[in-house]
Amino acid sequence: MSRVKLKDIAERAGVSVMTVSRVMNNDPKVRTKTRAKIAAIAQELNYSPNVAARSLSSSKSFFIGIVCEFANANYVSQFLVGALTKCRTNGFHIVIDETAGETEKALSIVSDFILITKVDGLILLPPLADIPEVLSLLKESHTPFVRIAPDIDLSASPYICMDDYQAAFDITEHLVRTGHKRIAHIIGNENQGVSRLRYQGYLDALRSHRLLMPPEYIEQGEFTYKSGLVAAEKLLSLEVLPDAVFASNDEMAAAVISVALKNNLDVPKQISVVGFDDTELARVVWPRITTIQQPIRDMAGLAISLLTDPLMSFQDSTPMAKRHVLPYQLFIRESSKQNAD
Amino acid sequence: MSRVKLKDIAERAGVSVMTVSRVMNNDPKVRTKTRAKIAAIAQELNYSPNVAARSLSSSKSFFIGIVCEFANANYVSQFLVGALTKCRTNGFHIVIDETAGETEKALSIVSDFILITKVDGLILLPPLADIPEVLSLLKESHTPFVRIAPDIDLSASPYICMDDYQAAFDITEHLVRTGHKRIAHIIGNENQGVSRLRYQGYLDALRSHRLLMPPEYIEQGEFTYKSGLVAAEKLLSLEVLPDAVFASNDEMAAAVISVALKNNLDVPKQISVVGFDDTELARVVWPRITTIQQPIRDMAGLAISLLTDPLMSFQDSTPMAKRHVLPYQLFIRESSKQNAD
DNA sequence: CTGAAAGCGCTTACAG
DNA sequence: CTGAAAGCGCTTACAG
Repeated sequence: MSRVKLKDIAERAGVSVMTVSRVMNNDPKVRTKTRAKIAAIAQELNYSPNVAARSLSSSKSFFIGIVCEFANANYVSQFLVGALTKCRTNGFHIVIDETAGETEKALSIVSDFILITKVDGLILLPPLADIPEVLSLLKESHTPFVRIAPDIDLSASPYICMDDYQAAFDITEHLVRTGHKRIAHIIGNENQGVSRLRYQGYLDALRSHRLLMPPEYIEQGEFTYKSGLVAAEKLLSLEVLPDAVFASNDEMAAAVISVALKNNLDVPKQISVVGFDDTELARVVWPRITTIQQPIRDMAGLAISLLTDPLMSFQDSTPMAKRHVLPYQLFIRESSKQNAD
Repeated sequence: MSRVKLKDIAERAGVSVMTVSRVMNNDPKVRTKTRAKIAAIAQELNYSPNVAARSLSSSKSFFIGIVCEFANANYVSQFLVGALTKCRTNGFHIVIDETAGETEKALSIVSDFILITKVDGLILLPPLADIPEVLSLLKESHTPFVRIAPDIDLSASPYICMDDYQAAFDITEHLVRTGHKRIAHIIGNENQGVSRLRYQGYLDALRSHRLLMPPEYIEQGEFTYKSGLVAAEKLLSLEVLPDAVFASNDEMAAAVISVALKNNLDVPKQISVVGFDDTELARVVWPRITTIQQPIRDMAGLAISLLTDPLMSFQDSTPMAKRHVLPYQLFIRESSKQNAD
């Protein structure tokens, strides 16, 4: 019982191998009826192309490049797992490279990917999804690419994101429903769109419950543990302490917990702390952090599909199909009160 | 300027493509002189095989499987990056799967890798490097595999590790040299070999400086943040406080820092805290943690080489060549005093 | 819109 | 120890 190949489908359909190949590659020059018949047989036989053969004859690389800021960041490692899982079924390789904090390196990495490694597609992870020069280069070279959670020039490429606004709304509402009255917020990095969206979700959730917080309950952070410490020190030395803090990511939430402990506050009895992202940190610290799980692995799988699945037909994606919003999940853990009391 | 292929080398050497192929695949049935000549030309021309062609004709998979406990663990993500980087130059794919904490799943994952995915080689990450059933299965099926930091049956396969004993010795000695007199230790998970080695390194470093710690300065942990909290609570409520704590990993060190802060102790002025591993956590918390960097990326690169590089000749590795010890690095950061005072 | 031919770069299996 | 032939499963380029 050897693997199904083009020839098998061709014989079944009574056409040439060439015609089957055209269907598999979405070549428009096939009669609709023929196409449908072949597609059906391919599906029935559970055909998947032999990548080695395809690569050998087409001189396509079957590489997908992933460009990130730090390859060992938690976000990235989860993304990688999702991408690898998906690639396992479609035969593509992942090539990864990182700017290691030097944003200006992004341009050279991307051009290297295009010229030397000759990737068939590229994925830009935040914050590298928002570098105009990189976007220009990719457009000029006609390299298919997908961005994750981009903030600028949304029509430049297909992109995948989650509804940060609604998630922030939900987690804030969860705090309200569990009896919190004084909910502070630490905003994320100023120049990232998600920070704005999460802040807005927080504000709107409060408003919809007719709650108004004093301005000193809002602190500006930078998505780092350290910035979380600074913000938490301010929030926890206010005259009227908040009874909950919603930090815009888990790192800052972890920092809030550590300052609360230092100030002899019981988490969550005296103060609840919630984060965002569900990174490893959220499960590693104690108490474990109530947070929003981003669908990172699914985002990765979809990104790979968009770039590699011929049925997704990257080329003629209409503006409508460019935006892909994936569902998130609220994870309730020990860092927040479970019931109103 | 197209890529060098077997034919080019064959013409240069005045032999057939077949003979060159044999040399590239380490087939012993080639005259030594011919072999040397061909190898030299291949090197000069910077030949690297076309994986697609090779895979197509040989029906080898060119997949390397990595089995880990949690694919998104920091250790694993760093390992992945190293493995991917290496694979980029040799054309292998990485297939990853995780037991997600169910150790008994390891056996089915490994057999799936062997039977269905048909990997050409396998890498076992700790703690999965020490499951006797898995080792038996791999030996029976003659699947080449490499283990990372194994603890049992060291002759079963080539393995890669670092000198945990010496690293623990060094970081303890660093604490002594920077003026610490009362150095506590939190031991790692009881059933992992590295915990023993690190503990022993700590003890011997103290002894070599003629220091003796009271028994209550030694706590048993489990490599988790939570176990670090428990241990730290005990250590920091002793009558005579330690002036330094060496935790057997970064997670527990982070926990010590947080308890110290809670107890209004200044880190590092009143108490220094050092960890082990240099995971992301060590750089994310504040103060950042002085720790030992494991050469994880290099371990990954070497593991891939051992499995894929024909020159490494996996098959006839002598017992001597089975053990590969890679160098580590001591990273001094803000969680420990820099000078004796 | 469809097909016959040639070839991608390697390896397997067979001769010698 | 070495080589000539055939083929892996697909695609490119050319015909019709």
